[in-house]
Amino acid sequence: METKRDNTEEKILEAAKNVFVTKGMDGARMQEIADEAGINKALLHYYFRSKERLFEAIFGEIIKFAFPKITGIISSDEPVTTKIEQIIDAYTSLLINHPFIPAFILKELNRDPSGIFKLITKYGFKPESVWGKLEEAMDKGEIVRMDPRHLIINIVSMCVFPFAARPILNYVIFKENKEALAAFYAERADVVKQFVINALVVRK
Amino acid sequence: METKRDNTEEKILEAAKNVFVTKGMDGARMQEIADEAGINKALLHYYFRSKERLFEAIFGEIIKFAFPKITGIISSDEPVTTKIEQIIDAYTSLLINHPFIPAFILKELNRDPSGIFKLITKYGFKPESVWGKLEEAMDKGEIVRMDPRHLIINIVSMCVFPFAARPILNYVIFKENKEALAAFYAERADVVKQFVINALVVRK
DNA sequence: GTCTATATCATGATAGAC
DNA sequence: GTCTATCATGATATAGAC
Repeated sequence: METKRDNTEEKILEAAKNVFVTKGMDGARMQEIADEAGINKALLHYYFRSKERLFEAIFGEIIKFAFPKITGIISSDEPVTTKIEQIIDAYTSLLINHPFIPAFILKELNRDPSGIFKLITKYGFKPESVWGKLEEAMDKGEIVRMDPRHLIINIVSMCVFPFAARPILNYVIFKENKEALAAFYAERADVVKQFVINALVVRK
Repeated sequence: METKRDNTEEKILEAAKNVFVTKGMDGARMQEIADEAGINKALLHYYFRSKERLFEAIFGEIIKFAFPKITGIISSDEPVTTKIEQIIDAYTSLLINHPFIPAFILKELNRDPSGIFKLITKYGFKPESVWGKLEEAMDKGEIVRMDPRHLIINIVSMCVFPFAARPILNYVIFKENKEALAAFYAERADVVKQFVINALVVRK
């Protein structure tokens, strides 16, 4: 029966995502995934031949989910400062809902960087197009002149890093006060937007 | 003989650092550490009773090395903008020389956050003192008013994240052009300083 | 498709000779 | 202190019954 099959496969993917995302490829155990899916190890290998393949299914799904967020915004016709604000909003709300993504991607990217190229080209993300748009805006005097690559890295850093470093914020700054930490993340988008716009003001 | 002992211990620590830092606690293999140190597994257990203990020795050393960098600068009597520039310089030069640190710390912090508290309190890092100094400067109108925690997070994000995300820069932006990537990192400190100072200008 | 039982292998750790 | 040989465990993966 197809519904039965799909159901189990869904449960496996869901369980695998949870385990891989918190433990990483190396730390994850097939037993734990099986337990969390309410089945046994043999079935995992029946649906996905190996741990490697199961992991790739999850990793690909997450990357597919997290990366192309920007692409749509970039290609719009809004003024550049508006686009920047939209990007910051999009990233932050994505990460508030999926705060585990940055740590997971960074961990696996540093473990085995080989798969990146395929995924990036697969989703056709062309960083060059971004540089171009930013340089136009600089030529027109809309924003201050600077290396567009540094600008993008600055923005993405401020959006993503606080989530990757969540344990540091949690323990060092917020002393495990979960509400305060959540409130901080909720403020992030507005703060970063204002900070970036301020930094980009052209002074006569 | 003591020199002999010290020599081997040094070699083990050096090898363990390399392996742990690239593979992480879960991915590292005692065999690989032994090979890289030019000895055999049994000796690892002779010097450090378990993989766990060996890891803690390395992790502690790295944290000790990376964290307190700021503390000294904070407590000086320079104007706040100068301190900010010094912090950015200190972080960036540290990370250019040890680019693996951010990914390693983030990975292990997310794997097992429990050890942080001890280390932080051990080195007496008091974030509250930082907020205070920044708020004074804001009261005096030296820099624009904003939540000091967000400000610090912004700065640290821009300093640290580009190193944690090195594979992304390397593949997506710089297409494996190592010289271009190195040049980019070399520019980082100046770019970030200018960006932050710009963002903090008080407009009448 | 799902299970139990088992093969196979890798790894951390120890025993014991030198 | 350093080695070789070995143990014990736990993990991925498969065989085969239902």
